[in-house]
Amino acid sequence: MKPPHEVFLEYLRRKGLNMTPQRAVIVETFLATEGHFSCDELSARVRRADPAIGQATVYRTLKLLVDSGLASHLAAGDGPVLYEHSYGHEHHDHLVCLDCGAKVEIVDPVIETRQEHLAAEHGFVLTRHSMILYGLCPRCGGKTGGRS
Amino acid sequence: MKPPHEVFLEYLRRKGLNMTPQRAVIVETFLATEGHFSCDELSARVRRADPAIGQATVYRTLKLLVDSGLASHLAAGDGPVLYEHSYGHEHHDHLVCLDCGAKVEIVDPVIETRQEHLAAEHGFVLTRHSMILYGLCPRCGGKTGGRS
DNA sequence: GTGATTGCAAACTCTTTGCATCCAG
DNA sequence: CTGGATGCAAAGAGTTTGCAATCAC
Repeated sequence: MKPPHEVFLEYLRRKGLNMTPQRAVIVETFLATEGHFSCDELSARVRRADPAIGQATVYRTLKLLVDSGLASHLAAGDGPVLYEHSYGHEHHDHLVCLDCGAKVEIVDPVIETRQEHLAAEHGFVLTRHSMILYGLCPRCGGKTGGRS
Repeated sequence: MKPPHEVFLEYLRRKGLNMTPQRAVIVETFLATEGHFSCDELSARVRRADPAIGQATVYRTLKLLVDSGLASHLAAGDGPVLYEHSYGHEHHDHLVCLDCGAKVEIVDPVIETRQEHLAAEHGFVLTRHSMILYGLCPRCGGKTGGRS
């Protein structure tokens, strides 16, 4: 499996776009950041490496990252869009705690299959999907966390 | 099954809120509007009935409608939040065409069951979920719509 | 060189909110 | 009366974009 940097370079080449120092810093920062984060959060980290890089560039580069397949985004309701790594990561959906915001990644082949089936039933060709389950995590009142 | 107006009135009573002419117009307009629509679209229709009603009031009332169980909202990616009727309607998810925006409502008991199961597996108590499948509808390039 | 890229700030979309006035119960 | 409701306009959050200067190839 190619290293992600290379995937991104190839993507740029394919699209006739250029590599720039800013993009290099943003991609590197992106790759070094785990979990779910907003563009703003990534921006803050990027600025730590190079304070001269503007927000707009981070927004623009994050879009390229998604397009290149390195990142995917998660529209979790109200706040800003969250990004996460997707290259080399199995597709997954999310289970989100309404109270503390904890996010658990979930995978279910049965659901994936049904989704394809449902789409096909309606003559749709499925591109992607978003599934988010909202509830209360064990700590915030879930099954094993009831207050005594 | 109680008429929706009554459900709303009871909701207001329960919450110690008042019925007002504006709310009456908005609720009536909401009930008379089928499909998926944004607050802005509803506002336009409301203004046709009474031009003096402000946007803010529509936003505020739509929130009450969701809370009362008459409406539910659908965050379909980028644009504004869309609302739809939920009182007396079976729960459903959505299949959205990325090209023309067509929305098809889908129901799948298998998925619902798996969702509950997944949540339970992680000790979560499920409150609600959002599942949107994106793809191309038959007309826009789906299965039966390939251009010759 | 030439077209892509950047930073900045302004624009934009959608939604919420402060506030003075007004209304329902 | 009194607390809730309204309309307005301003504020807000998040994101995009126009533009002149700059850079990659």
